[in-house]
Amino acid sequence: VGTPDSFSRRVLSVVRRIPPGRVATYGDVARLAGRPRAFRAVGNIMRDCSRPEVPCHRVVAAGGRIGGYGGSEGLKRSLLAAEGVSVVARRVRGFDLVRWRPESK
DNA sequence: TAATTGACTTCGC
DNA sequence: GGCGAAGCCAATT
Repeated sequence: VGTPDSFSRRVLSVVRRIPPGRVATYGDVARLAGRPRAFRAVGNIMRDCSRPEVPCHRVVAAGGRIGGYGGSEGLKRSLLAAEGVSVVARRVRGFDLVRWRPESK
């Protein structure tokens, strides 16, 4: 992370806390990071995602849509599928069930 | 410092 | 279901 800003670090921190088999939306991550309306900036930070310890692939768009992944959505789908998250037609199946919640740990 | 850029979201057609 | 426009935020140029 070339720019150790508070926000970016918080975002990465949140994403890192997402357990396997669960996913979070950009909005959720932004909210947990303290900026509920910064989902766009979150995406910006994720794009940089040069950290193996940060499961950026577990961050999906609202409504259970896959979103993007450095141009390879297919890879993201594979990674999610490998963790037990079924993706159909660019959408997460049982999105409400796999969506990560801080309290659900 | 100002302008531009997105892995976004939501609403309308 | 797909396409477009407006709104919001941080990072980058």
